[in-house]
Amino acid sequence: MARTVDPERHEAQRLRIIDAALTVIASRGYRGATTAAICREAAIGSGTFFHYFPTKVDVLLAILDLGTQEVAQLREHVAELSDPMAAISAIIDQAIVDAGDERIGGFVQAVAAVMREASVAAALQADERAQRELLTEQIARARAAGKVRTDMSVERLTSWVQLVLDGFLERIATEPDFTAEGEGEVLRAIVLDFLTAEQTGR
Amino acid sequence: MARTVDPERHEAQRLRIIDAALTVIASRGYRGATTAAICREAAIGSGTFFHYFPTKVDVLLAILDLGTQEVAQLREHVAELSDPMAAISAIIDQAIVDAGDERIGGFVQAVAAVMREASVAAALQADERAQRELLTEQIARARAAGKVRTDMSVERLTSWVQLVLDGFLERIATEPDFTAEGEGEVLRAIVLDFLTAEQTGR
Amino acid sequence: MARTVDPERHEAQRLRIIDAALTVIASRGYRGATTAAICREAAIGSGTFFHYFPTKVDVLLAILDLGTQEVAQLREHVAELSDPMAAISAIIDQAIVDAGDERIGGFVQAVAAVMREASVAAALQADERAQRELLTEQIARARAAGKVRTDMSVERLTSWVQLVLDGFLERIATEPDFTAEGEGEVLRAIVLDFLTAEQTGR
Amino acid sequence: MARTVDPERHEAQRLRIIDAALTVIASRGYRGATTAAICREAAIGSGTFFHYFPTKVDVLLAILDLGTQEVAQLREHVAELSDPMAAISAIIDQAIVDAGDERIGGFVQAVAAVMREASVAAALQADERAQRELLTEQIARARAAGKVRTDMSVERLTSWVQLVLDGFLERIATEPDFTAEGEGEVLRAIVLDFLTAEQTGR
DNA sequence: CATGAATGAGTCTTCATTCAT
DNA sequence: AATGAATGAAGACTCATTCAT
Repeated sequence: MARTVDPERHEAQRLRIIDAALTVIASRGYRGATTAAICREAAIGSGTFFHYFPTKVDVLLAILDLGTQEVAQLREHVAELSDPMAAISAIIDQAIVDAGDERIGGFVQAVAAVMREASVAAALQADERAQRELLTEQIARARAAGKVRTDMSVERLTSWVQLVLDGFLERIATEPDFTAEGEGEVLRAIVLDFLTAEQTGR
Repeated sequence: MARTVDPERHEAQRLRIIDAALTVIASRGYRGATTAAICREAAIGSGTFFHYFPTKVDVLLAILDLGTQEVAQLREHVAELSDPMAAISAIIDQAIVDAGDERIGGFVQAVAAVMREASVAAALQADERAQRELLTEQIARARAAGKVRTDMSVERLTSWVQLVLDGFLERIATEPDFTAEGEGEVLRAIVLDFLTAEQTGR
Repeated sequence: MARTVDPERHEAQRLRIIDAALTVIASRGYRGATTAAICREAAIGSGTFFHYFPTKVDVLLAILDLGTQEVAQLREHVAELSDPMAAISAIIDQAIVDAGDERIGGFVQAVAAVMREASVAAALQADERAQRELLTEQIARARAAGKVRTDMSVERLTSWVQLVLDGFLERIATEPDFTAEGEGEVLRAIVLDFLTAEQTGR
Repeated sequence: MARTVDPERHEAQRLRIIDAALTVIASRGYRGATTAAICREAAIGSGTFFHYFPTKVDVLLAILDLGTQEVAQLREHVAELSDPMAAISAIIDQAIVDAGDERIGGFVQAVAAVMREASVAAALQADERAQRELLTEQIARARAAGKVRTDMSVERLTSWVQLVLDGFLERIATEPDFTAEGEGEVLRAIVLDFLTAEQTGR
């Protein structure tokens, strides 16, 4: 009969719903993930869902926010490494691990479809920015250490690394034979080769 | 039994609707592209739309089909080039041109959201397969000519080139400062460097 | 190049459309019989259809009118028979023949669904009235000849005969094993027994 | 995990919707009975309708099912009567009562129009079969007791009785002066006369 | 006369969201 | 807190009918 609001219980329930939403969105897309389906997956009533999230997009935002937080953690972790190339390598490792999670690929594609909603776009930009900062920081550090090419700005280098990392995630989701484990090392090689290339012709 | 029908007119109208649909889908996503919006863009009544396409997905399929056809044309064109590396370069050129069309990026993301529909998935696979064949063919030819690395199968090489090309398309759509014109040459360099790399560590 | 309107050709075309409509309506119901389906069956364009009939209901009305005319013909034919009981028997014969036509059952049911439309209701009443007059006339004649029971009014007797004839048509359409040929004689017996019954108890 | 649901309330609401649907379908036909009209009659929102019935046909099926259940009840009731002829008479009584409900006639005609839909056809057959079993059972019993003619199979006798009962229902709906109360006794007489007739000529 | 492209009002149905219990 | 019944705006699609050729 304890009427005390239990913040832990509340947070746990919130996470369960987020998890259910991630699963459903990943497998059926954002639009296909009806609130009813999410509630079924989370084994709750529809009313409960709206107790925790004022709106359907809000779960999506919560998921994205979680992602941004994870990047922030990675950033802190990586900042402690003395070798910037090792840091970059660690970032690539994380990308490989992420790509290995089946839900992530589906989720990324699903989110792309909702990008138009202002709030989602903002959250995605936050995510993107977090990623960029993580990368830019280390690439800049590596360049300062003379380990990275100088014919392109750090910004452009970052964009190209992101391009490859995102493409990797997408291809994993697209092509069954293309697996995170099998291709991870090639990914590392390409990114590092690119960053350390002597000179781009033309 | 009068022959009132003008097949040309019919085809022209069909293309106009396809074009309107491409515009709307690219900017608002597949779900956001209501048939009403497409009709408004094409300046036709809703009935007319369904006169040309039995279903909303069918326009999407028509667009994808057009894309597949274009790839087929490129394939024929490229087959005539004697230098396989020039062929690959031509394919990259086309990717850069495609990325320059503002609608394409948005469209690609929009389609991803509907991938679950069987018919769309099939059309996408057709597209993907056409792309692969185009690339595989030329990469194999280039390798036979001793111009491409031999430490990975032609299949894997193709996957990686696709990865980069797709990532390029996506990044153009994502990052305003990242333009097809400005980054096209880097794209070419990365792809060619990758294909001609001496050896991958591992 | 004869620009003379050919009334025969016109009427022939009209009848072809009516026939197609009867076929389609009988097998798919009035609502299921889209003008498009009727046009396909008649092998004409939709524009042609509306050349001959201002409205979809009008074909239905034309069909019903044809039916009413047929009843009128039967009426004339039967008026020439000297024996009223033979006349009634001839009417029953016609009912059996009608029931044998597969389209008629389906059509009758289809029409029932549209009864609410004022114009259709009117046409149906015309049909019903024609039927009634045909029957009433002969039953009255037979009663005058002392061959029919006198404990019910001619009107009521007619209603009951219609009830059985309509029920017959419907059951033929409903129950596959219940055929016009197999049950025709029972029909005749029931109707004649009913008309000639000595006395109804109560 | 609170148990907010009140199954009784749910069932009551369901029945209210069914009742509204019966009213509207009977007076406007199945097609004319738009879901909007049914909702207006039931004083509910369109969403509520689809909360209780996944599809428009499903209300129709529910109504038919209710009818089948009523027949089953009648069957049990009638099985307790020791005199088979009294049982048959009770069945006729029920037919007269049914015909007295103004909506039933309209409803029967309305349903005929949708017979093509597989699910509806199945439900109608279930209804028809229930009716037949009810009748066949009692007619067989009466014949075993030597009270019914033997020149036709029980099956055929049943078909004919159904024919007359259905025709009765239909005529009541068609002819304003032909009322269930006024003609009920004639119905009983005709059916019983038919069943007990000495011999059919043929 | 014949055609079929064009039209848009009208249907069914979905789904995020509210609210009384 | 939790529930699920109720809601209605919005969307895809159908089809009778018009009209320029």
